[in-house]
Amino acid sequence: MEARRHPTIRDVATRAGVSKSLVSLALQGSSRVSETSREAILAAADELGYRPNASARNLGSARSRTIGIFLLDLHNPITADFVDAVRAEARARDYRTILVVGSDDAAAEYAELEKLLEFRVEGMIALGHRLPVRARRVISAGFPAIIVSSEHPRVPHLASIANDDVAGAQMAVDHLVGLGHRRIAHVTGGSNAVAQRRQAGYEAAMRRHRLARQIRCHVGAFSDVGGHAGMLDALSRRPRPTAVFVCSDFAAVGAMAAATQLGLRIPEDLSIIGYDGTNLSALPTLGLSTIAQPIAGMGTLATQLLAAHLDDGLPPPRSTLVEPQLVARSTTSAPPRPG
Amino acid sequence: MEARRHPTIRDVATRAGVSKSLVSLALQGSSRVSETSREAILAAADELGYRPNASARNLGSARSRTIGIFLLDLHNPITADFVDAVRAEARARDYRTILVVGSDDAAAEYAELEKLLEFRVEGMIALGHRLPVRARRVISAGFPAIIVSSEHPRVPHLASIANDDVAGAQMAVDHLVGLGHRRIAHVTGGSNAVAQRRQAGYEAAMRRHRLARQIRCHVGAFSDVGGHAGMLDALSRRPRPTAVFVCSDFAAVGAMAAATQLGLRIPEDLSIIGYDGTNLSALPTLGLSTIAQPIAGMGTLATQLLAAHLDDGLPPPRSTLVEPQLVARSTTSAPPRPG
DNA sequence: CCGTAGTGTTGGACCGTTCCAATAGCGTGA
DNA sequence: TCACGCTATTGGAACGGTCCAACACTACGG
Repeated sequence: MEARRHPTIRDVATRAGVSKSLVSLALQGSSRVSETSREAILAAADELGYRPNASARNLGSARSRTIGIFLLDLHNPITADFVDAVRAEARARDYRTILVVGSDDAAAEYAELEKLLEFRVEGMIALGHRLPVRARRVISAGFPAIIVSSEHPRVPHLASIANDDVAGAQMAVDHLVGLGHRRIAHVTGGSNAVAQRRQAGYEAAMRRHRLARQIRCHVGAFSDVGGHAGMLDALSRRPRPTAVFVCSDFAAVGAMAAATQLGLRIPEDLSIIGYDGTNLSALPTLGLSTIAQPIAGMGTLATQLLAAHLDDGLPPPRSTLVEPQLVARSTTSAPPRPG
Repeated sequence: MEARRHPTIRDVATRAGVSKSLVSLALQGSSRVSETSREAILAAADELGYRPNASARNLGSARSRTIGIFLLDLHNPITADFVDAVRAEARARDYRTILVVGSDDAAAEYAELEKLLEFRVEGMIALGHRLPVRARRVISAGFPAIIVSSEHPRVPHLASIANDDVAGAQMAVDHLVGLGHRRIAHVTGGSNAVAQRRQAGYEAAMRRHRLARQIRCHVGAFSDVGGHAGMLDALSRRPRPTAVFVCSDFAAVGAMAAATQLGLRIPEDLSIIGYDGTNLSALPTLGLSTIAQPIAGMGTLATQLLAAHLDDGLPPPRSTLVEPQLVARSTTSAPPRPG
C-alpha cells in the first residue's frame, strides 16, 4: 500500500557516483559510455529496482515509439492472431504497442480513440470493417493509419490491406471442380461488400470452368443461423448440388448441421467448403475445408508499412491485396458419382 | 506527415486570454472557475483541436488513474467477455485501462509487464492460471493486484477471485441426477488443480446422492482431443454410462464426436454436460449443456475491489469464490430407460 | 611544448502538465 | 476607511526523463 516513491534516474546516478545524464545515456545503450561506468550504472539500477517512467520519456523526446492497435471485436478469433502478428513485428522494430478496443457504445469507443491520441501514439493500425467517424477525421488530418479490412474506406491518407475475396472464392470453386464436382452451389453472406465479392468470385470461376448454367446462389448470412437457412434452400432444389461453397466458416457450421439433419453424410454425399480459416474450422471434430485469410501476414505487413512510413517517411501504398490460401480438410472429397 | 506541433495548454491559454493554470483548472472541471472564463477556455480548446497529453498529465500528478489488464490468452473466448466487463466498470469509476497480453515467449511477456510498470499503472488485474515470476516479485513488493483464476497463487499481497469449481461440478451432477440418471461418468482434465477440484466436486455429489459405487473417472484433458479419448474410455465400460460430465466445453466437443462415432445419439442415448460456459457451447448446432463461469461478474468484481483499494485503501479480500451457473441446453435429457 | 582531435562526462534547458502559495479584486461589517 | 474574508486568477516549482552545448582529460602529431 505505502508505495514508497519510485527510484528515479537521479537516484541511480547518485548511487553509481555519476551524473544523471550519463545514466540516461547508459540506459539508452549509447556507445559513448565507458565500460566501467556502464557496469556501475546497470548494477545501481538493478539494486534499486529502477524502472524508467514511460511518461517522462515520452514527454522529453520527440517520438513515443508507440503505435496504437484499434480492434473492433475481441470476440472474433482472428483478432488474436492479428494482434500477435502486429505485436511481434512491432517489437522487432523497437516499437511498443497499445491495444484499444471498439465498442457498441459510441461514447466508449470515442474515449478509447481519445486515449490513443492522448498517449501520443505515432500511428495506428485498425482491424475491422468499420471506423468511428471521429477517427476518420483525425486520419484525414494526417494521422498515419493503416486499416486491415475488406473494405477500403474512402478516407484521405488512409492505407488499407485486404484479403482478395474474389480470388479466394475462385480458389474454393477450383478446388471443388478439381475434385470432380460440377453442381456447385453457393450460400451467400447477404448484400454487404464482402459477401458480394465472394459471390462474384464464385460466379466468375464457375463461368471460367464452363459451368455458368450450374450457378446457384442461395441467400444466407455470415452467422451459423444464416448458413443453416441458406443450406436448406440449396438442398431443396433438384437435382441436389454435390458441393456447396459457404460464405464463411461460421455459416458453414450451420450449413453442415442442416445437411446432417437431412441425412446427408459429409463429405460422402455432399462436400462443403467455408471461408476465413478461423480456428473454428480447425476443430478436429469439424475438419472444415476452408479458404484461409492470411491474417497474421496481413498484420505483419501492416506493421512493416507503418514502421517504414514512420522511420523513413515512405508513404504506404493506398491499398494492398493479399492472397488467401486453400486449406483442404475432411469436408471436401470427390462427388458421389463422377460427373 | 508534417505533423505540426500539438497545441498545448499554453496555446489555449493565450487564445482564451487567461493563464495556463486557469486552463488546467477549467479542463479538470474545477468549480472555482467563473462561467465566463470556462466558456472562453472550452471554446479556445475546441477551436485549436487541443488534446491533453497523457504523459505530461501522468508526470505532473501523483496518480495515473490507470489500471493494467494482464491477459494470458487472447484466443480464449472468455477473455473478451472479461475485458468488456473490466473496462466498463473501470470507465464508470473514472479509471482508464491498458491491455497487456502474455505470451509463450518469456522475454516478450516480460516486456509487456515492464510496459505496464513503465506506464505507472496503479494496479493490475490478471486473468489466467499463470503469472510470470517477475510479476510475482513485483506484487510481493506491494504492487496492488488481483488475479481472476481458479488457482490462488501463494503470493503475498495478491488477492484472487475464483469460480467455485467444486460447487460447479456438483451442480452438473445434481442436474443429471435430477433428470433421472444414475450411471454418471466423469471425463477429467488431468492432474492440474482445476481438474482436481472439478473431479472432487463430482465425487462428492455422487456420494451425496448415494451413488458412490457408480463413480467412474476417465482421464482426459481440457482439449477436444483429450475429451475424445476420455469419452472413448468411458464408453468402453459395460454397462455404459447414461450421462457424462466432461471437464470443459472444449473437451465436451471432442467427447460428443466420440459418442457420435460410436453411433450414440445425443441426448437420446447419452447425456453430456460440459463446463465453462464458453460461447462455443452456445453454438446452436452444438447446444451443449454446461456450467457457466460468471466471467463478466468476476471481471466487474475484480475491478470494484481494486478501485476500492486504490481510492479508499480498503484491502481486497485475499480470496473470493463466486458461484457458477447451470445452463441446460439440448445435450442433456432423461436417460433411455429410467433407473 | 602546444594546438588539436577524440573520448567520456557534465549541468542545464526543456517537454506539457499539475499543484501550491501568493495575489488581485471586491463586497462587507466594524 | 480599513482590516477581513471570499472568489477568481496567477506565476512558478515540481514531475522524470531526453537532448545539447560545453567541458575535462588523454593522446598525438608537428
